[in-house]
Amino acid sequence: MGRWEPGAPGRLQQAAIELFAERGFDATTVADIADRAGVTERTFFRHYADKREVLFAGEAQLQAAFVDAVVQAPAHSSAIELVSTALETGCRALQDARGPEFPRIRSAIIAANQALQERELLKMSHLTGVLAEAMVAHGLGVLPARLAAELVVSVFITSFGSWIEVGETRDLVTIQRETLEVFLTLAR
Amino acid sequence: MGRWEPGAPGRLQQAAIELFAERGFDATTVADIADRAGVTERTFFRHYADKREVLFAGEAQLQAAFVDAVVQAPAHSSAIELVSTALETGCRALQDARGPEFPRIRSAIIAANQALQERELLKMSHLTGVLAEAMVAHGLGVLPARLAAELVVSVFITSFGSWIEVGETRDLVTIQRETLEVFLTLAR
DNA sequence: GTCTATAGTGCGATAGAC
DNA sequence: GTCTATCGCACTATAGAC
Repeated sequence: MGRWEPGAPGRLQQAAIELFAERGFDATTVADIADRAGVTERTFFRHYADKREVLFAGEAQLQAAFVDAVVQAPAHSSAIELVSTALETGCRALQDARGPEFPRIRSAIIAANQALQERELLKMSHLTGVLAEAMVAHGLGVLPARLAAELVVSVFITSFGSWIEVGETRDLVTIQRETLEVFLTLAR
Repeated sequence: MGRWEPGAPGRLQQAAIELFAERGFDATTVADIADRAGVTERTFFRHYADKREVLFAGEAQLQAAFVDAVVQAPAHSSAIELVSTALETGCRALQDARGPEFPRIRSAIIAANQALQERELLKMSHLTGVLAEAMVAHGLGVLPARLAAELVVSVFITSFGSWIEVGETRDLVTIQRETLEVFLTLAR
């Protein structure tokens, strides 16, 4: 056995979520998180670029699910087909990773803090960017690709919001399908 | 004459933009800005909640233009009509306030810094929220209102991006119309 | 692993306008 | 007297530099 327990990133994440939920993001210092995880403050910043980032560690996989769906879509898919397949695949990845309970807790933490909302929006903006790139690579023009990517993210955010509402029982994929349907009806 | 010159907020804004453009956001301290404006650091924070906020002081009026367009739209307007009128009015307000040159400089500052992008995204997210509220008040259902508001902001962001590109000569309202048209074509 | 710059907050004092 | 804008100082935590 080494000098330190393995799995520092995971322990830091766990400790951070607990503390943020207990006392809120601002009332939790990085030192608090590091203490509970049994490491030093310096170690926290080695794994996470800043205090907020610890809540967004899983984002990369989710983004990959959205983007891969576009990359692997049949050639000559229409913009709407790309939008639909990206949403299906991304939403399925999210709901399969864990049920709606963890996202609910995490979202409550984020909703209570402006700095965390800002970081979340940046992640969504980044997702929009890479989706647009993938759609361009798939043959769409720059402008249609950008707008299709915006649509994916808009429908995803809206569907996610419905999914974690108290009393909601439908799964995310179902909600997403209905939301996209409402949108397309609207646009006619 | 008083102990101090009036107009501290305006001087702080001017100083901040100059310094951010000269040396970048991170390389500029609040003390630098305050010095150039002839006040103390503490005064900066009385007018702007944080260092980033000084770049977003004019946002409220722009948001008001978007929202007022929805509020004052004819009764029984369709969702798409609300989207269209909000975009027209908001984009006109922005291009009439000043030409594309000031937004170009400001956008370059923001594009160079992640923290500033996050703040900008938060402002857009807030705009989405108030637009959705206004659309609900105008008779749309909660879900269609949310999606229509997302559409307004998506088209606005995309159009704005085209507007400030080098070599672009069309005005923002024209670009916005064409962008919305492309989007609606896409959605069919 | 230690050191430091800087963002941002809290509070009391001050000076003018009304 | 009240109200408002400023200064000045002490303080904490983040985040980056060394």
